[in-house]
Amino acid sequence: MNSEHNRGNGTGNGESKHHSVLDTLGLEITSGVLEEGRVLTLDTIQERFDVSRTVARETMRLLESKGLVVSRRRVGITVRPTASWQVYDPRVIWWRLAGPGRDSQLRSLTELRIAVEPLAAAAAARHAGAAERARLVELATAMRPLGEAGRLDPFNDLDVELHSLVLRASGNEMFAALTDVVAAVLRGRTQLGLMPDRPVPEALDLHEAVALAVADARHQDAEEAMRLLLSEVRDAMVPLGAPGGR
Amino acid sequence: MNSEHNRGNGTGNGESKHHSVLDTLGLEITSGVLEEGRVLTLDTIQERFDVSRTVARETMRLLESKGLVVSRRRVGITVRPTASWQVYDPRVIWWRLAGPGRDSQLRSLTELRIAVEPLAAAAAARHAGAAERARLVELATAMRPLGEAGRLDPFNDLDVELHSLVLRASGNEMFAALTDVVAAVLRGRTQLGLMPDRPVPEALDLHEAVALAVADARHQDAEEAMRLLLSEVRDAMVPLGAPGGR
DNA sequence: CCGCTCAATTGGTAACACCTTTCAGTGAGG
DNA sequence: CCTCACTGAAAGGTGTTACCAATTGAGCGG
Repeated sequence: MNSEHNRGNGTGNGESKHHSVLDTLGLEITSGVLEEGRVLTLDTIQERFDVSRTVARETMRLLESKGLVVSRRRVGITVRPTASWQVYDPRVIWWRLAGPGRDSQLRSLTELRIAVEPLAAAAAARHAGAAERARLVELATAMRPLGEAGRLDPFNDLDVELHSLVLRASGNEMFAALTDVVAAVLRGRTQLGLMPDRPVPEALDLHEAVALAVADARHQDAEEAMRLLLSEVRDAMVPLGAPGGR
Repeated sequence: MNSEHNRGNGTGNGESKHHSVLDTLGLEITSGVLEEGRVLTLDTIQERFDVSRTVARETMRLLESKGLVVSRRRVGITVRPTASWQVYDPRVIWWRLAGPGRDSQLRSLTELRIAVEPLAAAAAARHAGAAERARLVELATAMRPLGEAGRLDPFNDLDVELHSLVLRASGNEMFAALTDVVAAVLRGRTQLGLMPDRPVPEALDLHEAVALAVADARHQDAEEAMRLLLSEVRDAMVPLGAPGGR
């Protein structure tokens, strides 16, 4: 439970010192163990992780650039409130998904997906290359038997690839930059058991509909199919008490 | 050699050394002056900016965490391709908006707005507090006379506040985190002369419609009005390559 | 063609001077 | 006795230098 730092021991040499202390601190802050207003100092970081001042400082700088802390003279390194975190930073997302706030994080990211992916599908229908269109159809058709057989893991892999491909093929870098996020959401959802035992048939149909619409450059259809697919996704998530009801 | 620190420079004392070198390097990379594959070393950075190794290193770490460079032993600090940049990092966005790619950046961000803001409006219609609803209506009604008079700057200020408020009131932190981006887009658009001399009447109507729908908790209407408003925005953008300069 | 050595460059440590900011203590005045 | 302003010292980040270790690409020699 206590984090012993594997210093110099054979296996885990690779990751630079920064990485381990950054991850530890990042996790502790995002998970609330180090709550807002808590003050650290470089000295305590040095001592706690047994690293040099340089490493402590560079780590602090990284945390600061992610909005997790602020460093001020004479006072130290203060943990900042949630509102100032850089929530699009991949590492921040990762930390939050790994911590206790995972569920709510998954929900806000899903809402983001609902916003972005339909437009990305429409854009992909306009801009995708021939190979990408073909691959999409291939993926969607391959998903059906896996889904019907309830083989969730390989199904999930294809699902991730399909959604990532749509985002990348959209031609908008802001959309494309969300591939990792979407992948994390999709993976996290199954790992967390938020998925039904096997995908509902509509989901299979809709994946196919999206792929075909993109392949045929029917951008309006692609957008609508993706929208339906995602509202399906939202409804399938375990409720948090929201009536929903579109 | 002898370090006469130019520390006493009158005006710009505040910003730490990092800031200036980080901004310079960040701008040069995002603008393409330092193209992909270009290799820097800590020594050259030290020399060029007359800073210590510590500052050079910490700056490099920041650039690395933004995906702009990668640092490897024996080889140096290599500029990474556009695809690996953290395009949601506020500073990266800022650099790109300040550089020659401003126009295309503005376009991809606008597409992101089109995706996100309608959903944010719908969410705001559900979750906003009473004060927020009132403020929205207030803003929208105040915008009309300014718009009709062609007073673009104050109009723009209210516009920024309205859109920011919607995003914040949505209750989704991923949406809320885009306020700065949206503000930058709105401001950049007028500064760049991409706006018509005075807002079209439909825009004024739609702002009001959004505000009223949110205030009345009509989430479907709010979403639709925001969608119309943004498609208006997209259509109003001067097509690629148009001369700016108002 | 392969392996060896060398040198370049980052990774990491240590010690230091300096500057800013805070806070406690002190004294005067009400 | 209480309050407020000043003052001075300490705390802690900022920035610098020097140094060694680890890594690895490149050239050289067999």
